[in-house]
Amino acid sequence: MSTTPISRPRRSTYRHGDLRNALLEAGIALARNGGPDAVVLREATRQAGVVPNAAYRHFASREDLLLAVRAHALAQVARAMEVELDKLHPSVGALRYARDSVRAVGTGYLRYAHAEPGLFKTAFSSHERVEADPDPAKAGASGMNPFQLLAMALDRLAAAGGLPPERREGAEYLAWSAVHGLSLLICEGPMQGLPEPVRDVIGQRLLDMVEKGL
Amino acid sequence: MSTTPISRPRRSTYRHGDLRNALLEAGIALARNGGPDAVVLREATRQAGVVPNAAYRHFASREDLLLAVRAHALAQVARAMEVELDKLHPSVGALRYARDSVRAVGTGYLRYAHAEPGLFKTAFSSHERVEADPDPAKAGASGMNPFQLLAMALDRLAAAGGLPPERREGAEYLAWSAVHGLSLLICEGPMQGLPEPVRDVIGQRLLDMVEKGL
DNA sequence: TAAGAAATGTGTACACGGTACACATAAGCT
DNA sequence: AGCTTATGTGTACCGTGTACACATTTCTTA
Repeated sequence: MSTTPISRPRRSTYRHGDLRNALLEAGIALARNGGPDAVVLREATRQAGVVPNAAYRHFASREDLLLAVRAHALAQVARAMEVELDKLHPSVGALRYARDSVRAVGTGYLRYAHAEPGLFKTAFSSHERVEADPDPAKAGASGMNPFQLLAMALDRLAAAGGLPPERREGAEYLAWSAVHGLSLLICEGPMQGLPEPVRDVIGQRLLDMVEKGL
Repeated sequence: MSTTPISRPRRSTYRHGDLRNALLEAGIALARNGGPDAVVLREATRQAGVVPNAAYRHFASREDLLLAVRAHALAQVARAMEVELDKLHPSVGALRYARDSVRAVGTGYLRYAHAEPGLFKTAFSSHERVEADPDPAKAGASGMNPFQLLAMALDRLAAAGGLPPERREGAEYLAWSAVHGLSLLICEGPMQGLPEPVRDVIGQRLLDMVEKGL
């Protein structure tokens, strides 16, 4: 398959210079097309032009590299949400703005799942909890990670009277469940092949359901 | 680790007699604790007492074995739904019965995800579409697979007037998304450790949301 | 019923992946 | 200059999926 079966001396210096980063970038590229399982240590080192074991100077294990890729993916999800949130104007009124905020968070999530299915799956393939994780590597420009952005939107909704206080607790999990479930159906389930507009319609219907049912 | 490092002659006959089944059972056991990734061909053959390559007389590949395990898991999901459906009595009135049917389907799904997380993950780890799959190996006692049971419950709801006809189409995907998302949060996500009653409460709240929002 | 065909298990072998361990080389500090 | 530390290399081992040839048993069919 490869035109260069053996191509060790891809650089003159003994040191790589930026290996950790190169491995991370390679890992991200692998995850992008192929999802978490495609993140293969040896392949990342190949792309970086080093010997397999060199990776262990920067990552404790394959799992550790995957975690770094995952953090990057989570940050991108957060950024996708922020893009949608930034489209809104508070001037439409508190309640409307709050509802739109929840929708924006969901729309960003769904859009990212559709645009980057491999990275999306990687972001949520771990059992690690992101809810209260302060790691800025998993956050967007706002400093909040996807879960925190959702919580913020729901707080906004509760404050605006769009969500009775007694139903505020745990509402994250209800909204997250719905949107996450659809995202999976979209990026690896039966809704993979659907054209974008159709998916967007279903996505908005799902958000209608959440808004009405929350 | 193993007390019998090499234990080839676990039987006297050259033929195993029921190898396909033995491999399937082993695969199911592996999936039960460990999920899809734990379904390892060589381990299954070890448990069956045959040489690794013997598996290829019955399964084209590891993937093929996994598919068989998956069919079994899907059938169990269907059966879990049927258990919940069988608890209902149509005498409560058509609309109430229809609503309860949708809830029963969701409850069965959630219960199974909680009771058998490994098999649950295996059931839905494939990209294969189950919607119109007539394979009886994936169905419950009723002959319907999980998706078909959901569709039936939604039909019932629409017939009873609990779901406007214009919102019937695609409703499967909305309900499925919500329940599937929560199932994942329960069986491999942040809600793993929660005690059963708490999870049941959240599950019922989620079904409330679906019922109200559909 | 004997012989050939088909089914099923075995042995050997290879490539790929993760990773441990010892060694080499370079960079930084004293 | 010499020591320490960081980083890349070489060699090696084990586990996994799977191809290919061979052995053994069962089934078919003449």
